[in-house]
Amino acid sequence: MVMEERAMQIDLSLKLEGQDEGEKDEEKQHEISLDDKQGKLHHEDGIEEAEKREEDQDDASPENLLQGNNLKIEKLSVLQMEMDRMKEENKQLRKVVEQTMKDYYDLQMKLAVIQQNDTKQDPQIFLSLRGGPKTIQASKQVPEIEKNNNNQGTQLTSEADSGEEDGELGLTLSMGSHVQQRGRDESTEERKSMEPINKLPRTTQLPGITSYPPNPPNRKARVSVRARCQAPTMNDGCQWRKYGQKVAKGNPCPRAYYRCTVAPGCPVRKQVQRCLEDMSILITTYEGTHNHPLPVGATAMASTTSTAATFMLLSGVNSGTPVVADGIISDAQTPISYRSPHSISPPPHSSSTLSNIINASDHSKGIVLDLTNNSQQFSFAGSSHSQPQLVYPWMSSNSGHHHHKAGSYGGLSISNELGSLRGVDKGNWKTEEEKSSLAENVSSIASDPKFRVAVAAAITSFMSKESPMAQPNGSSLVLGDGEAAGSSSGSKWVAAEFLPACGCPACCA
DNA sequence: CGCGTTTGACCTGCGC
DNA sequence: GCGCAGGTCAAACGCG
Ligand SMILES: [Zn+2]
Repeated sequence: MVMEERAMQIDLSLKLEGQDEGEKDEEKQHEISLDDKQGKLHHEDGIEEAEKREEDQDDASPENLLQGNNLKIEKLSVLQMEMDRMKEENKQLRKVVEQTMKDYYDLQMKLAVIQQNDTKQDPQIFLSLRGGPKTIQASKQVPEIEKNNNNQGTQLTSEADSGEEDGELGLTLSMGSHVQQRGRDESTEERKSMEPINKLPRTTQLPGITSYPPNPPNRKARVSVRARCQAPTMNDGCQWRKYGQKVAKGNPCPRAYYRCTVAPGCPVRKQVQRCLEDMSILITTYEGTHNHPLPVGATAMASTTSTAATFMLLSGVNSGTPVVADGIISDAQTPISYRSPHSISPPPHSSSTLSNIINASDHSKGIVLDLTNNSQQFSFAGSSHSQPQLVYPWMSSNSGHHHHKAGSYGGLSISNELGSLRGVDKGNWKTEEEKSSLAENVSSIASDPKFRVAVAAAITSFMSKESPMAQPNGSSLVLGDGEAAGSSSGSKWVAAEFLPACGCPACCA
């Protein structure tokens, strides 16, 4: 079954990619032809006007007619040349824009890494990597940890997988290979041997991300994806191996634990659990970043999650953006909403109860990347008009015979998804004060340059990688800052919701 | 037979 | 220190 799924995934991905390329080309041609027509139209208009003027001014003497014709021809040729020139320019500009966006994205990733290193006091570890073992932290570090730390620093960039970070991450590649060379058993042995040293037992088990800095707060970026999907797991383009299952207290739905098996040493894990309130919603939480090239179909999810993580890191622990409205702080530590964001009625549990149910031990804060058009949204300035069409191939679950309907697509808008993150439904914003405070928070977030950067990156990645043809009906991007003000510890979480549809025929028929 | 899943046991962190 | 809950391991099992 799993094998089938994988085959389907790859197949689908390829198809999507192919469609994508074809689509792009078509689009370009279409645009160009449109330009042509418009240009010609304008051109002709101009000629007609000129003719009229000439007719008005000059009463048909042969000489004047000849001169007029010559003039027309000259004008025509000039205009045509200009048109051609403009076309060329247009093409070049297009290329430049594309390249710029790519570079921008890469830079953003690098920046995230840098900031991550800055905020988590990694510089000391980082220095120890190059300078030697005699830094403050180094006394407690074993080489593996340092390596892993370095690797951790590259986590977010690896999904940009351009390989251009060599300069910055000089050791990354070697570390990556080192990680990949290590087998599971070996890493397990390492883990065991390191346990007494570092009190961080999982340190070496996950070579990429689990070497935590000496300070307790582990800031592994986690990205939660919510999708309405009947299938047991979402098709995100990666290969996963289930390594555990647990029934979380309070939630009858078991939580499944998966590990990425695309590459032997890949540190990425994911947890899959049904939403408590709405069993049709699948909550997938990704942790870590792949240390290997991603399958074609997995790049969209990877870029999404990494972008979300980037924004999360960009907003940083220090920002402490006071986006938390009264009454929802208690849920701020809940990384994911296990309740349906659609339910209007108040939650059956109190916030604290819910937190306990969900993840009592997690002291995380998070930003919500909510891709749903069902939620109450606060449109990003300018985004309400243009509605980029998004598609999420990972939504096309494990069945290969999905057919995306062209239809009403959700607009790309950004909204504060605090409620979703904290288990507070939009419908719970009962008072005007709450609403206005939320609106203020949202506007403050939306005006945040970092936020815009992240959104731009997300949009870019979507627009550039996904086919507008294979479009689930209704999706939107929602970004919100779920970080609680004041707290500076714990891992960070990002949650993305893809509620409208997962694309599979089982649930999206 | 190999690979993936299942499932009970074990480990760890956290709150009291 | 103890209990609880989350997370992981690994032997057993199932399937192709
Ligand atoms: Zn991976």
